[in-house]
Amino acid sequence: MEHHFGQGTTPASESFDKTRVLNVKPLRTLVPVFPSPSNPASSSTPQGGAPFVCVSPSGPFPSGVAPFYPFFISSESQRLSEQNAQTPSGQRVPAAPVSTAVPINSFRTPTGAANGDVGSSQKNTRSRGWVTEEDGYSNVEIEEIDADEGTGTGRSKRKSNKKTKARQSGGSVSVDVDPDAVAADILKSLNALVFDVLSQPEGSRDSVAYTLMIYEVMRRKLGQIEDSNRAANSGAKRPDLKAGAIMMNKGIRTNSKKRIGVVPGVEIGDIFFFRFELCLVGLHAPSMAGIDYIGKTSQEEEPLAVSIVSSGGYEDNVEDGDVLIYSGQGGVNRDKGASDQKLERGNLALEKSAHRGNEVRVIRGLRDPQHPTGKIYVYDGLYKIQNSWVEKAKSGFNVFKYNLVRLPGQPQAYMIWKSIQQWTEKSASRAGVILPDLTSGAENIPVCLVNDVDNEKGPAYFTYIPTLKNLRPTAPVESSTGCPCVGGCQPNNFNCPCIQKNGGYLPYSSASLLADLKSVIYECGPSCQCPSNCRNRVSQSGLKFRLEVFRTKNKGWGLRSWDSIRAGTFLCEYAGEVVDSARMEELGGDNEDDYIFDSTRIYQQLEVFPGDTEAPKIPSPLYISAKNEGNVARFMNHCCSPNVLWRPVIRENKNESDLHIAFYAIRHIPPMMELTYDYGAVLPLKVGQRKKKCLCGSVKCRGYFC
DNA sequence: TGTATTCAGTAGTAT
DNA sequence: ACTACTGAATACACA
Repeated sequence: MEHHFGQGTTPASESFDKTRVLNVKPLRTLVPVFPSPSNPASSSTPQGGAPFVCVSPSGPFPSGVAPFYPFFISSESQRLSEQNAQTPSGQRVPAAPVSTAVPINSFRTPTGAANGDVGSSQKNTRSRGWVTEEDGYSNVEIEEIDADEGTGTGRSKRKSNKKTKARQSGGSVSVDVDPDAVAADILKSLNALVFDVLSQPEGSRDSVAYTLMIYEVMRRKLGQIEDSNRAANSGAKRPDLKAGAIMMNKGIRTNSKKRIGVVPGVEIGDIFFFRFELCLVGLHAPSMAGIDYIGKTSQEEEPLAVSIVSSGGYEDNVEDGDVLIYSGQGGVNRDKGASDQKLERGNLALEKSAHRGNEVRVIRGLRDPQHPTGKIYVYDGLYKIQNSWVEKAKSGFNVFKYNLVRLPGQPQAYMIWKSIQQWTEKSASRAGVILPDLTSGAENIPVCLVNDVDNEKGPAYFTYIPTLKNLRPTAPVESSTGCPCVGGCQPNNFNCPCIQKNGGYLPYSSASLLADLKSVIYECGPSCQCPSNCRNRVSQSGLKFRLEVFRTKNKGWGLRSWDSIRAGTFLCEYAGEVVDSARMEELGGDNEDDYIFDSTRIYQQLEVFPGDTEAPKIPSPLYISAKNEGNVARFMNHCCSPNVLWRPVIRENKNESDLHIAFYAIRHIPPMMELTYDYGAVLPLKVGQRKKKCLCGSVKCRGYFC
């Protein structure tokens, strides 16, 4: 594997001159994808007519212009959905996905055909628009999944269960927007994605990833809708639970059969932000309880523990990275107060597992300084219960204790967190640090330069700048003078022009996550009245994560983060020097610049998201050179299965638009995992342009990039 | 089929 | 930081 790596990227050199060390060339050329195959490139302006038709994300779509298959339903179609007065039926059905590069799994046509699907919203209004059994796809796929599991009983059980659940939710009431109808709509808009999940082999890495993506999408969208409803509908809402319940009811999950040991498709070190995520991928079934176990299936058999979550609710001992002293469950009751724990349920299962010696999955829940609200769950692999005992807790009551020891030979997971914590507290120093702050203070947090792989002393010289230089304001898509939201843009303020431009919703959630994947993100800008901490200025406040530029094994320098990064989070923008097309030509020639961001090239829709999402769409060409000046983004390597993507961000500026390129996390990214995005593939190649051998190592590697 | 049980997560209030 | 409070899956008891 490794023997042929590095050929194209590293002209072997042992220069140690710090100012001009080695030109590593992380090979950069970005290419946006355009949905329409008939307009591969676009040189015309938005008003020009052909390639760029200005379409509001919410439609209506001019004839001949395919909608982008929005990641979410638009606000407009949402409101109309009750009357089923949405865009022509063919457009809502993802039968002809934008991307011609259909993901590995073949797209499955709904059994009920397209019409059944579209009509279901009307048919099911009594049941709150729920897409139930009649919606075409659920029957076949779910049966197949059940059949795969080989549990006949499980199937019939689940089916009857599903029906009652659907009916139950049919009785629920809501004030403004019906969340169930919304959920049904979201699911419909995600049809392709749902098919993808359901057609994946149970437990494949993809089925896990897609399941989490759908969950994330559902959760954020439900939260977004909840957000704008808040005025009418007070009280704490739980989009995490809501989204989870919908997925469970629809059977959009993987590894639904409990198992001891490895869960296929879930890797050690994977991180999760909600308990439901653990549930949906089959890692840990209970939505709250900390011990998951297989109950006794017959009189003789004994319950066995399969997984535990250690998240600080009890007095667990987590000092050692490889040993966990876990407390049993029970003994706390809101009404009755504390009591002795009993040897039953999870405690009994752990006890039996200790004797049986079976592997128990351990999920470590921890507080991350980066995400003060909520916890992060780290899958830390398999442990075995060495011994157990009963002891008196602080409360004075008996508590069961289980001593779990991590099986050797597993990749680090929780230990990485511990290490980072130690580097942070300075009780241990980071090995291989070349520069504590590569940015020389240009960013608000330092970005260190590290090499613990070889002797290279740093990348080729460049000047660090945190944002774009020579920014050329471009013509606005719609004329506007910015928003008047003095106190910051509020999610339920439908009069805010910046919110309107985004299709009626703030593009970011309250946690500053990208709410949905639009082709363009409209942020507030210099001409807006809102303050700098406005929720619609996410990409403008600099780095939020402790990033480091590090030496990769075979791809030169790369970028990674000490902090875990949640899917949808803004990472950084692509900084550099904005250059014009003439200069671009020069740079594309002999003076090849591998740090170019070129918005005008064709970006082949790659397997970033399995479903159809809006491809990035840039209103006017943008070329950025980061060779001489740039920021951390210039170090991000290419990967064919990336964890980061980019979107154009337009910042409102006096009837002009400041166009930036912003990067967002596609999925949850554990600390110290390399950050990569898809450079895209240029088809056809320009004259003189070379394909570059791809070293990403992904199983889906295309073999080259451009 | 019903229900007790459970190491969530959020918002609101107090410190 | 603490508190209240709603929340949903599951095992298991029960009919």
